[in-house]
Amino acid sequence: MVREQGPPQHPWAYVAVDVVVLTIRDRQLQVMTIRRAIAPGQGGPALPGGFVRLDEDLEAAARRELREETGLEVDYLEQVRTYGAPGRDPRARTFAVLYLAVMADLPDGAAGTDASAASWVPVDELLAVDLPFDHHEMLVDAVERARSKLEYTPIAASFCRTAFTIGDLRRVYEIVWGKRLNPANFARKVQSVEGFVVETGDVVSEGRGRPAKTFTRGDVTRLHPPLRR
Amino acid sequence: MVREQGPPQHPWAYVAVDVVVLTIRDRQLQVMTIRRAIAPGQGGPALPGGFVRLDEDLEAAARRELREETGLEVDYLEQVRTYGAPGRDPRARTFAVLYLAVMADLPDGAAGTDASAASWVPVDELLAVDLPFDHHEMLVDAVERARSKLEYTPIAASFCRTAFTIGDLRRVYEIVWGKRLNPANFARKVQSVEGFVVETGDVVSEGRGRPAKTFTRGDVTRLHPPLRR
DNA sequence: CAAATAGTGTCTCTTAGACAGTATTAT
DNA sequence: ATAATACTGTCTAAGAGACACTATTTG
Repeated sequence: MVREQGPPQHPWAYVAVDVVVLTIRDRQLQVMTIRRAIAPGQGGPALPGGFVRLDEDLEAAARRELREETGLEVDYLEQVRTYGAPGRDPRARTFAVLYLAVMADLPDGAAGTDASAASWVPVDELLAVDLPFDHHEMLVDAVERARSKLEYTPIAASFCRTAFTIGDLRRVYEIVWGKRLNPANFARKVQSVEGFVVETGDVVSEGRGRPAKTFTRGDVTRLHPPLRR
Repeated sequence: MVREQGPPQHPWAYVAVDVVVLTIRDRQLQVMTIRRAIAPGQGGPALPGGFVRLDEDLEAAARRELREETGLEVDYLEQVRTYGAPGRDPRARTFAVLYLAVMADLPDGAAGTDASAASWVPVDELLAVDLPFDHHEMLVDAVERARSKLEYTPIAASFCRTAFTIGDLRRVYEIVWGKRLNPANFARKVQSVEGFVVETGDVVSEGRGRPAKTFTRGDVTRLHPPLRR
């Protein structure tokens, strides 16, 4: 019963947070990357992240690192999983708590001081590149989490700006799920889920086609019935 | 960019695993507890758990601690969430990775060497007791995870022995969800989900009533369509 | 005009759930 | 026999998805 002996004689480790920030840009699912200044993976892309401070909660650490490394303030942040394989960081015993963040496609530099080393990359492209630590697995896990959360939470609205059309929302689902959805059935479904979207009363014209009503996100945290993939 | 400076000058911490082991005993959802030998919570119940070794993966640590503290070998083990609020352990900065485990109702002492300080407690009862650290929140989170996993994974079978009846399986759902289910509709539903259960060809008579066919778990990892709560 | 997008109407097929009824056991 | 559990049959209502059609815009 190891724990009963108290901590001082126990092994200690470094604890880091890493963040997969997703958005939709140019009709693609993209992820925020930073350029690594040191080995491993020096000069290459990696997920933003860093060590948790002693006086700081995990989620606060994720937000702080994101702000420091990319200048981003995200709309949605959720813990995904913790990685702790003994050799995952060749330098020292390090655990990494992974967060998934979602944000709307804001104009570059809308926020961001240290944006020089930070850039958006399409998820498929980043998955084809060699990434340090277990960032590849993290990206796969976070994207899969996002995909399944679209089914039963209103997370899709976090990919959109404050006011959005049903078409905007549908494109989120189509791009994240990689699958075409029937516009008519999708619109009916979304509006039948109590509290998912709230009509603003405005309409917007986005290029060609009939102008669309706009909506803001409602107040539910779970969709029932869910939208099936 | 803190991470870029390398670990040595960064804050370190202790990393523990805690495990919520669930089973169904006496028609109740029960959780495995140990008796704490030291403060905080000395003499009271707590979740089994302990510090992760340097050369050990998280899941291996969870299995080892469980074996050492309770003698149990579980059927199903899944990471739930990591807790890292600064003051959560008054002794030192400690992060805890929570695991959910599920097992069948085996006879007491079927396994177990150190079973003296370990005992099953109904979940509702443990939730009403003062628990050390954030074990209360952990228990709530793990039980909620189990509840939702019943919907879309075959985890219910892990509460049953190798061979089980549809009635056994239904009682798992009823007890974990705290809700009566229609036996006829449940049986039809379960057997219509491809790969959830496989008929053995045997029948068993359990007390009164018509003997029931027995089944073993199938090979799917996700149920589609899901069983709705 | 055509093309593109938004939105409505409606039909069909599947499924969830209610519930009645039959089968087989213990007491 | 009665109670309890297993299992089957059947009806109804709701939801998913296909698809035709109307509405309103740009070029």
